[in-house]
Amino acid sequence: MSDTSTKYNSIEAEKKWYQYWLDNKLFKSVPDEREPFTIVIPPPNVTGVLHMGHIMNNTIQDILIRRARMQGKNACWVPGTDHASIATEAKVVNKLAEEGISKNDITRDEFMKHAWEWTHKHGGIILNQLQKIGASCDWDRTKFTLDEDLSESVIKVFIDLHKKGMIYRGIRMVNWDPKAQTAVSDEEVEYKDEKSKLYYVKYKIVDSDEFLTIATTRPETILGDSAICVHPEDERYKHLKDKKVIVPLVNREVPIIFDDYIDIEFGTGALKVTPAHDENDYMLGQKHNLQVIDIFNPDGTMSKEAQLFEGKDRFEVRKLIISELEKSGNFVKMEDYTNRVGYSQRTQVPIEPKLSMQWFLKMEELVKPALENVNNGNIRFSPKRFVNTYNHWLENVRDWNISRQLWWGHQIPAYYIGGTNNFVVAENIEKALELAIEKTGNNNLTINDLKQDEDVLDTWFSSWLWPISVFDGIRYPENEEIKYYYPTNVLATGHDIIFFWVARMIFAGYEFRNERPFKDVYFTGMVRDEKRRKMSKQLGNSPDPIKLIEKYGADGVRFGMMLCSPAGGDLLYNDSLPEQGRNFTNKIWNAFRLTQTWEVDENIPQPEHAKVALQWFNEKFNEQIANLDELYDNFKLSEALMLVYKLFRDEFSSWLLEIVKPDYQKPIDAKTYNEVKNYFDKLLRILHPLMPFITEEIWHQLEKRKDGDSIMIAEMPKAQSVNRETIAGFDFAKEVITQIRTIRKEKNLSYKKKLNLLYKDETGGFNKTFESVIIRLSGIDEVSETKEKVEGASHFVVKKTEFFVPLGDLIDKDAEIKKLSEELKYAKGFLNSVMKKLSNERFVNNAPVPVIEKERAKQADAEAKIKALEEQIKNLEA
RNA sequence: GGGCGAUUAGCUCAGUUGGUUCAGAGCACUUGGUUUACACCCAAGGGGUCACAGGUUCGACUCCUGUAUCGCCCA
Repeated sequence: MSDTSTKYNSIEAEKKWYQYWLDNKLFKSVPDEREPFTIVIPPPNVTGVLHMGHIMNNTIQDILIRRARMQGKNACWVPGTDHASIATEAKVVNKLAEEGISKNDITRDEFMKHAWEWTHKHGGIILNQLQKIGASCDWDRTKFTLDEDLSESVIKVFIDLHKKGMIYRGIRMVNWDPKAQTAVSDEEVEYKDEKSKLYYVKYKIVDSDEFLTIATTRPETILGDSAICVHPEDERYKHLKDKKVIVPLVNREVPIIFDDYIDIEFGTGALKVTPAHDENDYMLGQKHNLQVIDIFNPDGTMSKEAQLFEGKDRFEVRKLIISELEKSGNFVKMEDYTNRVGYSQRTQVPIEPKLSMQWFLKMEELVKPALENVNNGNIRFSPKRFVNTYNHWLENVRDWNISRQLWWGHQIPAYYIGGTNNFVVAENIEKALELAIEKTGNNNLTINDLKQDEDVLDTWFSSWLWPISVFDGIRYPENEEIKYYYPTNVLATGHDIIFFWVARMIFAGYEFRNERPFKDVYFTGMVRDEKRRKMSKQLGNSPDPIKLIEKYGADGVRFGMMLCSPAGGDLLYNDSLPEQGRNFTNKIWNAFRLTQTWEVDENIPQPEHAKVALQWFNEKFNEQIANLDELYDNFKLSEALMLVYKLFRDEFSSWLLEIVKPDYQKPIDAKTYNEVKNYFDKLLRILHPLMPFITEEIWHQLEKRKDGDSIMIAEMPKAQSVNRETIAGFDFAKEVITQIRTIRKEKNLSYKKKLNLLYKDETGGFNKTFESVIIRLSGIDEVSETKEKVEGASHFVVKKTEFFVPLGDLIDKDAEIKKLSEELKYAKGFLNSVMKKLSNERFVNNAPVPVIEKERAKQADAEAKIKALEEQIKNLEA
């Protein structure tokens, strides 16, 4: 990189240093005697690509892991991906369809071959992209949920839980995704409000001329009706006891049942009951012993059972059946209606409630330690309020449907014996045969009599083990790695997967290791666009992160994401964010360039202003380090970033460097130079977790480093005691300087015009330590004390000290009086409010002593200021 | 329908266990500036009755109650 460039070139530096880190194995972690600091990545979909949410989430993890590493901990960040069964299988099915191949025409093995090909071709792209933002993962540890070791862990867990009686198989109403043709869990259904119609249809009562009218949003399910239900107290229908009605079109006779489940107010107070296609209807069906008629095929078309419209899609039939009902005279009317429709999160098609045989995991026991240890603080959520959400879900949780009617994933290790529903659970077919023989007592059974369950396990049934399985702690619970790295320290993830993943990892942690999986959970917000919309491919409102990195640099993008990402809150993305980050990298670069241009002279003494400024900066730096530690400890990362930003930009660049920088073409003394370099180094260290690349680049230019050395493993500055008096003294000087600058601006005085400064200090409040700094930064020739008011001077007060800047003819008396009068008015108002408090007996009696003392001090300051202002105004008026 | 959370400067957000002339930060805005590190910059400024209405208190942006609007989760 060119030393003279005023612009920092991020592309070159980022490529160079990432490779350097890899070459020197700086991300690598092996267990040793140091304290471990572990993070497991929330595994992205293996065939996914990077989006803004990943950038934010992984930047956070990288910041935490880099900081821990520099604090001397053995930092280990485990990367990896999950197999995302529904999403990936859908992609493979689509690809095959394009080639004219239907999934139904090929065997499971053939399909799996295609799926693995797809995975090898598209998999892992996302991990390479993560390297572009500087992710310091231990890549040698990269895991995939379908790796052999992880798969074995999943199967082992299934078998163990089955043995414990926690896994069962049963017919249940599930959320059926007709496009993916699988059941999905309750958590994978998104409900949307939808404008639809409420249809009124009348059913003829058997042996009567009367009709009974029902209201429904789903007229197509009429074909599966097996009862009409009314409320037992409903006067309108009491006379229909023991009657039957005729289901229109199919002319089936079904009973009228009475149940107080019915809402009398809704519709007509009469409900058609379709036990096969509605959760509540199913419940009614069980209670009243009704027939179950499944009128849909798995793909959402009408089945043979429906008798009509066979093979036609459910939504098409909704329209067709209305005209049929009109023809038959059963249709009454239709009304606009808004209802909630469940959509599959994966395929975005409406969910069809469907009865089917599924595998379930009992939640009752798993929930207990998970609730307890989050509520007693063993596991800490940031922000805390997510504990409420978590509790609410766990207290109402239902058993977890863990089977999916797919091929891509872990096939359920259950083997059915001889075509019956009798099964055994085992890790392989040989073992299954032994168990089957044992179970049936039939020694003649062979492998050919066994058939493995076709279904696979929910992907979350493998990722819930992630913090354990990446260290092989399921198969080998006593291995060194799991004992060293587990429990992990922090999990950083989006709050949208608190149930899918976070809660279930906590279940797994206590179930399989009797220990929390992590100490802290940091929930990130969602990245949205400026209109508060979620970033999505469909909307095309998500920028390409890789392009952003090319444009603003990885450091700039990281900075931009962190600048405005309060935990758990939404981040409204906007290009100005990475732009600010880019600008800041440039600022750092130029501050560095400045120090490089200095010619160092060993023989000149250190000027007073440099000496005291460096003393001040030392205190300021230490003060801020303590604050920074606290912010990090509480996961206030945006604020930590802002603190470092201000410390570098305002305190270091605008104050310190401006004070110590030598006059044009003059050399700098060696002592000052070395101290500045030392602080630069320290600042780079606290910046490094946030902006890893530029800090490494400058760190290496700042000084000749040993081969393989890196700021990544340099020691993080530690908090030290702070002399607050020095800081207060400098703050005083800052205020004086600002006042003088304001005077210059008001009077249009060039910086080159030297001014004099006089002060009247009766209380000794002016700490003269930083007098030389005032002289240097405000273009003052001479500072001197005065006992009297100064004529023809601009006047201001800092604390209890009066300052005068003689301006001769430039003074506009009237303007000056006006300005001072305004200040006086404010000061009097201030004093008034203070006095009001101090004269309130109840305040003086009730308020704590320090608060009262503070008020007294305010009173004294205000009185002094008022006196000075009044005198000055009188002087001017005279 | 149930739950959670929000409402503070034009925008995005801080504001710790209530102490008040400390309502704050960043960006944006205004004015001035080729003081040779940086215009991806520097300096100096303007800007908010802290959603609304009550209450508790010597004192409320901060605690309580209610209202309105919005967001998220769950049914």
